[in-house]
Amino acid sequence: MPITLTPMIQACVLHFGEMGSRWGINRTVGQIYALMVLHEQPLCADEITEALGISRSNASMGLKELQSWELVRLQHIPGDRKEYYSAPGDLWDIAKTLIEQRRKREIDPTLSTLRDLLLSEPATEEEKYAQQRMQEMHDLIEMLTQWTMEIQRLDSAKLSKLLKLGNNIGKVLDMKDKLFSASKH
Amino acid sequence: MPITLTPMIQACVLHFGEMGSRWGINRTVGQIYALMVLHEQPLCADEITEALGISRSNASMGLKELQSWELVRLQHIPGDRKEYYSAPGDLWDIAKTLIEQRRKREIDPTLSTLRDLLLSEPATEEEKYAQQRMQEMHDLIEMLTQWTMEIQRLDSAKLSKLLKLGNNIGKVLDMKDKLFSASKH
DNA sequence: CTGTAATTTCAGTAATTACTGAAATTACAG
DNA sequence: CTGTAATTTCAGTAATTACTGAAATTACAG
Repeated sequence: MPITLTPMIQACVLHFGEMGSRWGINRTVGQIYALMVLHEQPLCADEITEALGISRSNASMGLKELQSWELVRLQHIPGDRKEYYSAPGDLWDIAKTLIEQRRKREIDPTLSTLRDLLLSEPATEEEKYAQQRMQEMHDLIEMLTQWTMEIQRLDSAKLSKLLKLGNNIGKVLDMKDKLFSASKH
Repeated sequence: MPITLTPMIQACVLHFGEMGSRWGINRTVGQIYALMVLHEQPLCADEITEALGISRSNASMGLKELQSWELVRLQHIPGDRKEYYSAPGDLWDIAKTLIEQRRKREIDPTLSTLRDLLLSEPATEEEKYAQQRMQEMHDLIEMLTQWTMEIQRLDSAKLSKLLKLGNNIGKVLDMKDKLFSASKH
């Protein structure tokens, strides 16, 4: 039974395809993943091929890519030799994986490059200035990274509490500020 | 006087070029911006052309792109008809602009697409499930967006306080949790 | 207003990335 | 172990994106 792509689902799949191509991910991979997230049952390569109108080999490559991002779960159905893939049921898990993988691929190499460059002695005034800015970049990126890592530690339940809290994070930070300086004295 | 590209600065410029191409931004634009951030004085198109070994027209296009991201400041030097560009002196300003622009280009269209799709009535069980997931996506993305918007409101000074606070954000959130539930009763 | 330096546009081309179909490999039912 | 279904690899090609150089436009000093 071929999977149905209703106009609504198709629109969503196409949108994430477009968006995917604005990120590092290509259109097809974006489409495959959207399809998978929106579909309750695991999908096999042939179903994807058919639903998206792409070649079998392209589907295979897309699935490999998604595996390298650790965004899909591979599973087998007894009596069927096909491989079935599904996205995690918890969207927050997906988001956490995305954040982590992007950090590994984009942030970590940058931090390590910056650290390396900061080790060399500046020869000129120009280099001195450049190194200052590299130091600032490094510190800022590292701080933001720490921040997201903290947030990633939260589980779905805690997260939805914060969701309900809404946009009062500013107040919370202010509160913390007072508390923190108070506890210091 | 042609601007000097020492090995250290060059290495950094090339690195951000590579990284840029993993994001939506292309290599040249990444290189131009790295060069600009590391350089204290404003740069004109010819200096960029020479320093990066690219064509004059490519430099022009790159600068246009950076202007559309609102990442550069255009200024004129009296008695010189060239246009000079510089990056903001405060890195946090740069980061905030990047975050905001990416939100506009990547997040906002997705949220609005999801909202549209959530308006239609699900015809089948399949669509019902798909819509549930779209709703989850929408809520999660919106929450994370709110969060970053709050953080963006902080100025450099407050930010560096948090930087010193280090990786204790988890504790702060716990603290908030207690306080918040306490103030409710 | 004029002349020219600076910038931008754009058609053509280079470089890169995505995709296909055929062939090779893998892996499982029997 | 065998046969075959499923998957992957990969060379060739299509599609996209980046870049250049020439021509057009802009904008300013005088």
